Order: sequence, then C-alpha cells, then structure tokens
Amino acid sequence: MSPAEHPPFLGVWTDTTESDGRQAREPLSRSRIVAAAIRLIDRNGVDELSMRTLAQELGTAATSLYRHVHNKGELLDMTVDALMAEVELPPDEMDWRTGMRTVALSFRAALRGHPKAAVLRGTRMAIGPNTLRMMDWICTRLLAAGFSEEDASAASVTLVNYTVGCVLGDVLPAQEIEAAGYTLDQFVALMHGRLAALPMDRYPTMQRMLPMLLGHHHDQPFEYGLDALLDGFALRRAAAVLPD
Amino acid sequence: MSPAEHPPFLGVWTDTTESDGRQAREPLSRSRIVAAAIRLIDRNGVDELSMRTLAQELGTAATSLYRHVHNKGELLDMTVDALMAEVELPPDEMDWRTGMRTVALSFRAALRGHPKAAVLRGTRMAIGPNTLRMMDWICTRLLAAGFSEEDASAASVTLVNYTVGCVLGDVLPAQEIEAAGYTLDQFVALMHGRLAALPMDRYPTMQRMLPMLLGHHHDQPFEYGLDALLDGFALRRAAAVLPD
DNA sequence: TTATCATAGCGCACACTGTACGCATCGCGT
DNA sequence: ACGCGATGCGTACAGTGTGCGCTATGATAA
Repeated sequence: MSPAEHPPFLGVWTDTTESDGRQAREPLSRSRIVAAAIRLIDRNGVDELSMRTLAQELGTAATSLYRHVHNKGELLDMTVDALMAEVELPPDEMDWRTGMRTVALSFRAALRGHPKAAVLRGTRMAIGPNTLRMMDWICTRLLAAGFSEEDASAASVTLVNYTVGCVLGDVLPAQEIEAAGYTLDQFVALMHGRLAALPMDRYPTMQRMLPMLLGHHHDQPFEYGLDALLDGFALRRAAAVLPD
Repeated sequence: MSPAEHPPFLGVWTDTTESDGRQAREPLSRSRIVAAAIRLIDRNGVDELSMRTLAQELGTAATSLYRHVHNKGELLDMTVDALMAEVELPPDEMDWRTGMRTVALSFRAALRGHPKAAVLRGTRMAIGPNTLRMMDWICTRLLAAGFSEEDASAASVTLVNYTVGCVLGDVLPAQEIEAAGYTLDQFVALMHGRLAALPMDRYPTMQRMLPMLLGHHHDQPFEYGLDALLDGFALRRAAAVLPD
C-alpha cells in the first residue's frame, strides 16, 4: 500500500483489504491451522509442509503459528488425529463381527482419503480424541460380545495395527512411485528388471508373483487378511464363551 | 596432539593416528556407511542422523558420502533393508503354519532389535535384497502348502503388513514417551489424567482398559493377532483344498 | 621408474528448515 | 477513553541436504 496520505484507522483498513481483494481474515485457530495443513499435504505431500508454507497458505507469518501450536510435532499429531474424524462408527445393533469389519473399512477409508497425509501414521503415534473415540467403540463392542478384557484389548490393538500396516503398505509405494515420476506399469517393468538383474535364481517365486502382488487392487488383500483375522477372533470368542 | 616437532611424512602420519589413537581409516563403502548409520540411530534416534553427524562418525566430510549414496533417501532405504538381514528363515521341513509363525516372530524381533531404527519402516517402503528374500520364502512356502497364487499373495502381504503395523504400534509410543522423559508409569498416570479431563463419560471403556492396553507386554497382543490370522489362513486353505 | 588418469574425498556455498526473542498492534472490559 | 492481555510478526540463529569444482590418491601404462 502507498504510504498513508491521510492516515486512516490502520487496523480496519489493513484488515479488510489484504493486499488484493482477499477477504478480511478471521483470526488463527488450531482448527483452521490443521485444516490448512491437511489441505497443503493433500496437495503437495508431507515433505512440502513447512511452517512457512503453512503460514503462507493461511496468509500469516510463520511465527504466528506458534501462538496456537507448541511445535511442529504437535501440529502433526493433531493432523493425524484430525483424519480420524471421518471414521463412522456403525450402529450398536449390528452384530460384533460385521461391526468390526465395518469400522476397519471405515478407518482405512478415512486414512486413504488423504493418502499423502496417511503416511504420518507411520511416524507419529496419535492419541487424540478421534482416535480414542474409535478405540473406545471397538473395545466396548468386543466386551459386549463376550470377549474377556484381555482378549478385547489384544483384539482391538491387533485390528488397528493391522489396518495401519496395510494402509502404509498401500500408500508408501504409491507415493514413492509417483514422486519418482513413474506410472505403475513402468514401475512393474522396472521391478522385474531389478529382480532379473539380481542373481536370478535367488528369488524365483517373487519373480512369478510380482504382477499379482502389485497388480490387483489393494482392497483385496486387505479384506482377505481382515476376514481371516475376524475368523480367528470368532474362534477365540467361541472357545472362551463355551469352554472346552 | 602437540604440533609436529619434526614434520614426518604427512600422509602416513595423519593416516595412522586420526587425531587420537584411531586406526588408519579404510575407504568408505556403502556397507560401512549404513553400518555407521545404524549405529548412530541406535544411539541417538533417527532425528539425530544427519549427513554431517554420520560423516563425523566415519571420520570424513559430509559430502564425501555422496560418492557412495545418491541421497539421504537412498541411504535410509538401505538402512531399513539392512535391518532385515537378521531375520532367520526356518528350515523347509517345518510345516507351513509354524513356519509362518516363526518367520513373523523373527521379522518382528529383527526390527525390535533396533527400536529407534524400526520407525523407518513407517516412512520408507523397503524393497531391498533382504526384504525380497523373506517375501520370497513366505510366498514359496505358502504355494507349497497348497495356497493358490492369489491367496498366497494376499496372505503374505497381510502377514508382513500386520507385523509392521504392530512393531510401529509398539515402538512409536515407547520412543515418544522416552523422548518426553517419562517413565511408563508416569505416562499411564498422565493418560489417565487426560482421559479424565475430557468429558468424562465419553470414553468410559478406554478408561477401564487403559492399564491393560499399556500394561501387558507387547508380545502378547502380537501373538494373539498372529495366531488368529494363521487360524484364518488355515480355514481358507482347508476350504480351497477340499472344496465343499 | 615415471607419467597418466579415473576416482574418492573435501571446502565452500546456497536455499531452506524449526523456532526463540521481543516489539507492534489488536480487541475487549472497565 | 484507557489500559491490558492476547495475538501477529520481523529478525536472527543454528542446523539441514546437497551441487560444484578443486585436490589428493592409488592403480595402470609406458
């Protein structure tokens, strides 16, 4: 802006016209910050998220963020928990097994809805309200279904860890491939080449299985394992409920 | 060292005594570099690994490393694959189920042997020779046990993803707690406080389950889920081998 | 032995990171 | 109208990954 000719109330003036037609900005807040962080990660990936780029996205200065967030680590923790807000908890009438299945699918979908942000689950443990909400629901339902406290505890963390592991397994390769600028077909070809380049008879099975491992949609192995896991849970429940 | 009184052949001298009694340094190599990286991560954690600290550990300059490693990313990939070198593949005589169980335990043990390095599995997909070796073994054994190609593929990635998820679930909290300087008991107390601080009736079950979730040794839930998973695999195998 | 030459190691520089500090400014309660 | 606490921001600092081009090294050819 040109130096004031007749100085107005500075506050109001600079507030309404932010160097272009942008709207008067509402104050920063934790939720506005993590929302911007998610937006920015979705667009450019986790690596491109710095306090400065984030501040720019919000139209403020980097150091302003620290009034609302202790440090970048806390911000990332909040971000990963925010992703969990979208998981839907099935109605309680649903039987325990399809309930578990549904919540696992919803959990996975929530993470995969923001693939570039999902990798944060691999770095940061997230114990926020949304995560607790899901864990609580899972444990509650398992206990109600007759699992002992010990089994319910083990089964719940198993279910969550399995899902996280699968999401990472899906999402990390995809990211790395995209970052390297390959298409998936190119990548499969390249991997075949790599395998062939190694002492060839060393990984014969992998050679054969590679198209299958990379080819089919990732939903299939996830659901295969999920259903296997639930079968195992069901066996244990039955054994505990009707002993011997 | 005191400044040289009668200057010797510089090369030899500085080579044999590296500013203290250290030995003449052998040339850099990829394996020496990743070994040093693992050592350094084990000691100080992943965050403290920079190209400069790593170079210092090796008694060289940071930029020298780039003659042997394309960039830090590649170095981290090599590091996580190097961890996998320690997984032991059971003898082929072992029946498929205990074979899978054994390899999963060994895999987990290998990662947990370097807890601070294990978190890298959450960030970087590792497709190195050691990883392929294990995957190949798993697939081979499953096929030999009668699984279809599709099922063997799904089961193998399920097993691996589950294990990775569990290791991360174990290791990330432990790291974060340690980094914050808590003991585990303090942390449990703190979490109880946090839960109580929230609208108290919101996570009633978590409140009850918390000591169990954090208390018992992590081996137990891992093996619970592992055995459940293997039960599920066995059911599927049986159904496929003797259809209807 | 001497000359040659690829290669390994390194000093410097650059753009960029997270964040502590202290000042300027704001909006609200009297 | 007047303070006063909360918020925004300019500056600065130590530390990051890594490209560039020089130098020393150790193997090979003459």
